[in-house]
Amino acid sequence: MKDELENIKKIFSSYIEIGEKEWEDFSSQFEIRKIMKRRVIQNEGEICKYLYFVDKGLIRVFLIDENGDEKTIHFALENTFIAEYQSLLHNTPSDYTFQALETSRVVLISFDTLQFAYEHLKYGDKLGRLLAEEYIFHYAKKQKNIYTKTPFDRYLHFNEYYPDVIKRVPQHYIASYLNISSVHLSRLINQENKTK
Amino acid sequence: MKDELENIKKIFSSYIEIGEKEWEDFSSQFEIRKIMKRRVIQNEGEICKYLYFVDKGLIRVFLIDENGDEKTIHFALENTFIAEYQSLLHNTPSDYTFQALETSRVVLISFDTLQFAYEHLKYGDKLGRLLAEEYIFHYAKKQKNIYTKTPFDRYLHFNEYYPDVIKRVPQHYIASYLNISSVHLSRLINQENKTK
DNA sequence: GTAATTCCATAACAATTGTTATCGTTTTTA
DNA sequence: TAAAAACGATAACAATTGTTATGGAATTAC
Repeated sequence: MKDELENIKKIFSSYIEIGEKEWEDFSSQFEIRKIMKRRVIQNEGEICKYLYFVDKGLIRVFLIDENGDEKTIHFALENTFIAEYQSLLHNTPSDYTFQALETSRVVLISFDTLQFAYEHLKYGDKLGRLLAEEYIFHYAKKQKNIYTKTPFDRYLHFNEYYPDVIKRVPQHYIASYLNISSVHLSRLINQENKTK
Repeated sequence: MKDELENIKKIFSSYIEIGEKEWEDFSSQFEIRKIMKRRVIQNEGEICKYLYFVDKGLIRVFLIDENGDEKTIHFALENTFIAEYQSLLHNTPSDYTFQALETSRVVLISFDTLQFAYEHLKYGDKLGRLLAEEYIFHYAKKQKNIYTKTPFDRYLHFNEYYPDVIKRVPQHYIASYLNISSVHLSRLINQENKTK
């Protein structure tokens, strides 16, 4: 097996039991791609053809708002998956753009390969279910933060849970993720420092 | 089969093939409950023990923010499911409260029954996967609206897609759902009428 | 290595949104 | 049926957040 598939195998194996032969049949269909910094691997308006696994690097997910501005909705770190489910599963144009913020290595799992897994792996559907459930947990947390926290508290929370991202990503992307302007985030951070 | 289970059977059958015997074994574990208007069926802080199917009526889902105020995050109409996945699947305290806004009939599917379905129905895991995927689609749409639309546009969108809810629910719950104050929503609606 | 670009802090001002309070109406409770 | 509570519109004011512009520092491109 390719070294580059070590991480993803580990993660899948934590979800389901997967035999060596099964893994061979499944993973031989994966594609590995290197994405240079700032490059886009999935464009808004196109159909999302893959489930992406970020093996190395950092991918930003954003969409375009009413004014044509980019809104960052997610930072995908190493060892996490990204996809636009709606687009991938229903073959409709994607709202999201995926952009590498660092030179990254990504494992691509096509729609057909996913279907193959669901149908032919012993626990394929279970894997699909667990992946989807993880996604739900993530969305639920985000939603809770948006409804219950002030922007600055969202920032503190983000800082606590993703200290890595704060270090590796320009601040205005964080502001966008928090759904506030970059000026406002700067203001909040520096006002707070003064009162200490 | 009980008449009350017609709707839920139809929905499950649209997701997966399910035999008569399977359905018997599965659905005999369901519980049907009538919830009077304003009653709570699931409380914040408690563990969410069921996947709920709203057969009739209307259930409001809300959580409590930093100031102790209720924030409505969802209105569950007839023929839809609600659950707190995190709480249900990981046996942790729920953030959400489920409250009937109208006298409702709800089908309760316990964690154990769900596990039974995953393990013993021929397409159980597929059913679980498809249910989870529907959830994801819903969250994704909501997230997109929050990031890309102004409050008033969110209101118009909500009005268009859930005209029923607007008619059946007090306005301040809608405001809360849109994540704005009730005064502000009233203002937006009536300002807009003036300029026409 | 230098020029160009990006990034962030800051300021001034504008727009949006929240808060509190009041009042008439509707709905619920007893 | 009468009293109480909930609801929505509105006003006045306060707080939050956005916008535009500027300058210096850091990063990137050539």
